Amino acid sequence: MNDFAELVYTATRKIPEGKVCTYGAVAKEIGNPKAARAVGAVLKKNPYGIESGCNSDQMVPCHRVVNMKGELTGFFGKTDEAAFERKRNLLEKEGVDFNTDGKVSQCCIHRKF
DNA sequence: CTAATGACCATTA
DNA sequence: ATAATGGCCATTA
Repeated sequence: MNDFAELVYTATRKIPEGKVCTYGAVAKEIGNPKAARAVGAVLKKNPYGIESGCNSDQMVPCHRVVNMKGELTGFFGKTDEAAFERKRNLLEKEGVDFNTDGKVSQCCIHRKF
């Protein structure tokens, strides 16, 4: 575990339920506005996934992080349809609004912390 | 150590 | 409006 990853996890944990956030916003929050890509790399390897225990303090809601288009890009290192579906279900359950094209409604994207 | 990769983003065509 | 290009950063090979 390095400092950068720790920052990413900390920032991601701040995302409120029923909202989502972009990789870029997280990057900006941790002080590296250009590191959106690196943020994705960290979350991809996220050891504190929601499937590892939703009640844990160190849990990181990486499913609440999407790209700027509102797409779900990936879930637990998987980019297949099944993963997207699972992720989408989770978000809907938390109250996130989805468009007909399967993307997150822009209104639900939390850009500021 | 260097080179390639990716759950991104902003800028052009 | 969509499609392609370049840059960015940390991780991984």
